[in-house]
Amino acid sequence: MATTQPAAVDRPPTIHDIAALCGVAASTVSRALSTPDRVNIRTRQRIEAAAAQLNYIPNSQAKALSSGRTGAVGVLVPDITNPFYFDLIRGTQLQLKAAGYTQLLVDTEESDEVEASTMEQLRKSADGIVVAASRLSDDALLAAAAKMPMVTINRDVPGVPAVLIDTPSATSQALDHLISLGHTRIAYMAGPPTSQSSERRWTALSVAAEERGVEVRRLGPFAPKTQSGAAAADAAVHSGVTACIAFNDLIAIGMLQRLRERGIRVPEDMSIVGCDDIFGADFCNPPLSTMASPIEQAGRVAVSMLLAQLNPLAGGGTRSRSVMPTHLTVRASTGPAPAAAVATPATPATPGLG
Amino acid sequence: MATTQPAAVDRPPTIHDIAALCGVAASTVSRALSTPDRVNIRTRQRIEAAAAQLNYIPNSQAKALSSGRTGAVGVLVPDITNPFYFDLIRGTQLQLKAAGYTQLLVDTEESDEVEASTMEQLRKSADGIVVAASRLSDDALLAAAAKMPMVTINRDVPGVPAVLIDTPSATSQALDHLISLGHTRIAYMAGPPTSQSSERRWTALSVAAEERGVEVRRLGPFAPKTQSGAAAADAAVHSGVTACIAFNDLIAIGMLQRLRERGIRVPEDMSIVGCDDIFGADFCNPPLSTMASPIEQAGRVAVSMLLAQLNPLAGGGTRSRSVMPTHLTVRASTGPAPAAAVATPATPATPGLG
DNA sequence: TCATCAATGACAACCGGTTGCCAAACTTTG
DNA sequence: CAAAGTTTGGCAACCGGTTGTCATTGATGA
Repeated sequence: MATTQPAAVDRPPTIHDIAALCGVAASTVSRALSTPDRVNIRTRQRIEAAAAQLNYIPNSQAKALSSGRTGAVGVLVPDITNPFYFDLIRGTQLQLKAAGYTQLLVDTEESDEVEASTMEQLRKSADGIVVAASRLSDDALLAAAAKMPMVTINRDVPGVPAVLIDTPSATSQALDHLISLGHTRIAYMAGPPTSQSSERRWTALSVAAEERGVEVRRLGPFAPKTQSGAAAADAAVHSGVTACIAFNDLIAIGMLQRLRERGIRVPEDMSIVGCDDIFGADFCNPPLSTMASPIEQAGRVAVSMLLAQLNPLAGGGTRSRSVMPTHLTVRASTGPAPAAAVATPATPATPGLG
Repeated sequence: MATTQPAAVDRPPTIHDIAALCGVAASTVSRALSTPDRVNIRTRQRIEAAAAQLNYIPNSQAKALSSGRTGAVGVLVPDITNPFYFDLIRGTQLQLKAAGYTQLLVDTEESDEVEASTMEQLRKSADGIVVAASRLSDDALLAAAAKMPMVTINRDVPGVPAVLIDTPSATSQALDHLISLGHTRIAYMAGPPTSQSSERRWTALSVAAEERGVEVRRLGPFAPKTQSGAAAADAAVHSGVTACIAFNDLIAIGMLQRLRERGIRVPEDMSIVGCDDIFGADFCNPPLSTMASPIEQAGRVAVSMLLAQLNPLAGGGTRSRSVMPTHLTVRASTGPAPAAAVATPATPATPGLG
């Protein structure tokens, strides 16, 4: 009675339990479950039945250790609480789950060091990673990509597969929109210095502005948080522009709040365009005109590209670059440029009363 | 020359590499790194130096397989895109990282089946789980908690450690607030039928309403999405109430939008109270009065309780229940009850004119 | 009917650590 | 100086699978 039980009462069943139950070797069970063709169909059926009966679930740790593949993919985002990443995360999660992978989500806290150390750790526990809005240098990113399969989102480094969100072209659309409303002095409220997408957007914007003969000045940098919006709003007002294109909706919404506090009307006195169309952009006050893009789809595409890289079985050259379309969604935060505004709003008191 | 290299060029170093470099057995290396006292200090230092030199990083998979502990904790939320969970997730992430654990975040898609199967899978790959707003039955939850360490958030099941957010008492505060503004006919816009916190809130609300002699009716259920707010708003208007307490801010914000569309002013014609104080509650139009609670702290506390359960080393009885305080934040979506409203809006005709 | 070959399934090594057990070496005590 | 006690570190089994190798089996062809 004191001998070992064939199957311990509470311990999850292993292939050895199945093997014992069927009277075959454990390796046969392994093959029956992972390489069905290598095993007699009758044996296989017996094994499958036993597995079902025992409610067998393979141990992913053990599988990872022996096969080298973990069945997990790391997803790195700079800030989980930034609504922009919600849909992205949901997109990656959906696509990964559909492919039977587990998502390891990590908030890198907008820090390149955290990002780098996370990558190093993930190198063992994930088959690949999706990196959104990396804060790493091009070189560091390239080096990391050499060590493990990687797809970046919104970060263009030659040699590293990427999903790019075409905000530069949307930025031109936004500029045209503002020009058509009569604005001629416009500001770009820049994002963090380490954000490549902020740079790309600014480049596109200044080129487009030159082509169209309007003045666009760059203000900032501003942290991508609503709190930074106050400083951004003050800077915009002080610079005398009548319209702003913000790095993202967080900054834009923060500006909306600050302008309201200061009694500056949007869009009558100042027009604001955001970017990303995050949760909240449609119900803030006034609802925000913004550049929208299919973020969830971007997440899904990034995962697809990564998985294609991991399992090169199916034909079709692995795409290494994918650009997501973007469009301008006009709501109520943009309107005609103030008529007399050119000579008054920001600096009038001082010279006017002198 | 063809013999095996002491350390293969590109493969991450293992304890065997360290052992070879120091001329000791692999087990000694293992002990030196995990049980330093079991090893001579000089040997240990040599090993530590070699480990540093090789840039050794332990393989968490292998460690998990042999020790049984994975160093990971699963965090299950019903909907990643619900802003309520952002701060919660950030709280768990911070606390877990501080303790050297990895967070496995899973979106259970508001489905009890996904939740159950996720738990089963996590049983192998995580040391414990934090379950927010579980959709499972009490029995299922209790059974799951017997199989692996678990802490729930916002779910009170005897025998399962939990962090509870004291929204019932905040609900009473909200009720008092509305009463003090002159409201006497109030609606509770209920959440999903499977949400226990919705039930708890309703119970507290109806008891408080009875004590205070006001009428509170229950409407719904409504899915916790802004889209449901439209139906909720219509139901509220039709029922003739002058104030609503919504299950959460998502529904409340949706109501705000719908009421605006229908030309019903908030708070002049209708007062709205939300719950959770999510991202957006402060900048929607009008800014939402809502019940706020320290969500991030709730996440941290949940993780602390779970870790205490996993490592019962340090003294101090493990708390099995923790209640987070909640308070009402009054913004602009609540105001005095409409003066004549008592006799007019929805059902006045029938009794009033009879 | 015998040789050839493909299909099948068992054995054992291996992934990278952890840990129980034991022997050698060293320290302390009588 | 010997006996007893304490460190210290090595051996080997083990966690739960995967996979290379090989013997056995049955079917096919000559």
